[in-house]
Amino acid sequence: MADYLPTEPYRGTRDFLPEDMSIRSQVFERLYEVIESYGYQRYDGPILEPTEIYETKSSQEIVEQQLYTLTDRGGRRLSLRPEMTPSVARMIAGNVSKLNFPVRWYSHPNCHRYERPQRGRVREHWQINVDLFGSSSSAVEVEFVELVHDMMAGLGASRDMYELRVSDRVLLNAILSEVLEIPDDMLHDAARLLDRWQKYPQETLAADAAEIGLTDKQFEKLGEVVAAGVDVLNDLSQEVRDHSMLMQVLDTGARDLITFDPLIVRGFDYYTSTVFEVFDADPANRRSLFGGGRYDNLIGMFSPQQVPGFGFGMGDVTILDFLRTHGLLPDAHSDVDAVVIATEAALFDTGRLAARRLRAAGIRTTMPLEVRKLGKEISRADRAGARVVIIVGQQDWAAEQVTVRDLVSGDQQQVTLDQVAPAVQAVLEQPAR
RNA sequence: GUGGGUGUAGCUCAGCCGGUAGAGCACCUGGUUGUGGUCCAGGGGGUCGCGGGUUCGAAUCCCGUCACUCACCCCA
Repeated sequence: MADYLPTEPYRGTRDFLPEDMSIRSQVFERLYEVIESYGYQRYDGPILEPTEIYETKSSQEIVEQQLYTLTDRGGRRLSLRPEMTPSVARMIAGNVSKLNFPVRWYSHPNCHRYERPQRGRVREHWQINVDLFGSSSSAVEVEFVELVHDMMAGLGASRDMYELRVSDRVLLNAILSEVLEIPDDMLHDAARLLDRWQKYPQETLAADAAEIGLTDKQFEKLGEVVAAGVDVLNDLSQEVRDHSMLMQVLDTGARDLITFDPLIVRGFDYYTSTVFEVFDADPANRRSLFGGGRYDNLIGMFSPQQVPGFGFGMGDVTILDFLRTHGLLPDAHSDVDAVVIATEAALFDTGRLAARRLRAAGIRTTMPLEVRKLGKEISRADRAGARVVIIVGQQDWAAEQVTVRDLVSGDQQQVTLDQVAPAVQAVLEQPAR
């Protein structure tokens, strides 16, 4: 008894069989369309990167526990990219003198993180990454807010299905240090506490706060800040307001497109101002769908230049969950339009001629590889998703004709080889299905 | 890393007070010679996740292990 190898894909990774691939492609092609309508250009890069580019700016958790790392034959430490932002920063930094800023780029890489799979999270996911480099204007924020809404609309989502929540590291730090008078060395931990605010009961949060070193009074005030929402911003100094990109956005017409939420923190250390996350309104998907923000000095690890950036990543796992939850998943497309069936081996060559005519006309066409009963082949063609079968048989061919059958209506007609492509095209253009 | 649930045919599952495996769907063939989506008949296909234990005998009980899954931790 042989021991067979498992056919399941490696844990946390997925096979995309044609049906799954069709759905995934359709979803992402809609997104490409919207992104490109904003003038973004697509790029790509290597899946392997030097480990160092993740060690300085990504979150500690990712580097220590979630990175797939390897050492090459030359002793270089490499990692499968866990996200695209450091890679694109590297590319921008390396080409800074050639580029015409602002640069609008997007890509669709697969990213890997070693962690336990669960709803909304796997070990390999496909992520649309959209970035803009070279502008410190809050117009960038406005552009991204609009882009996000247009992308969601492109997927068929209405505004009540999701929420775009934003915050700002500048505001957050100001609130924590100016309003709550939390010392600088405790800011990071305090921000993390906010990040967890909604998931835990007050007692747990209070205990954590005490552990961090917050006083009871500070903890109490933290609660008030959360409850206050936008109003908390009134207490901030003018200097802070001037530094905050988000404050400027809140002064524009884009104000109505976002919800200020001080609980939006995000894990990456490289964010410097605006941060945002999009949430599903349906409680089935508790995790944020996607998010991003402003990073004003990510290029800094590669070059002395200062190039501000803004970007976000949108993963396929959460977005497909979202679409499934809201009944917005597209149907899988058929990959074939027509099947040419020769009823006997002697007619294969004739069938091939017909198939070539059809393909030349842009009609996706297959032919059975063995002779079977005609009924079986029609049935297979139907299941394969073909709209039309072309029957090449002795009776018709004696008069130099073949039969074109519409599998939806059942109508059929005899045509010559010259007429095959237009006849099939005419059927394909008819609505049905 | 921690905890819960689940692992039987390609898929969805039944069988689980122990006696050596079933249904529906799917698939293949046929119902004569060139017409599918309905019907009828027949057929192929299973290491019952894996390993060990108890037993005359285990899919069924016990232990271990792995995988999947949900949640936690954390995070996109």
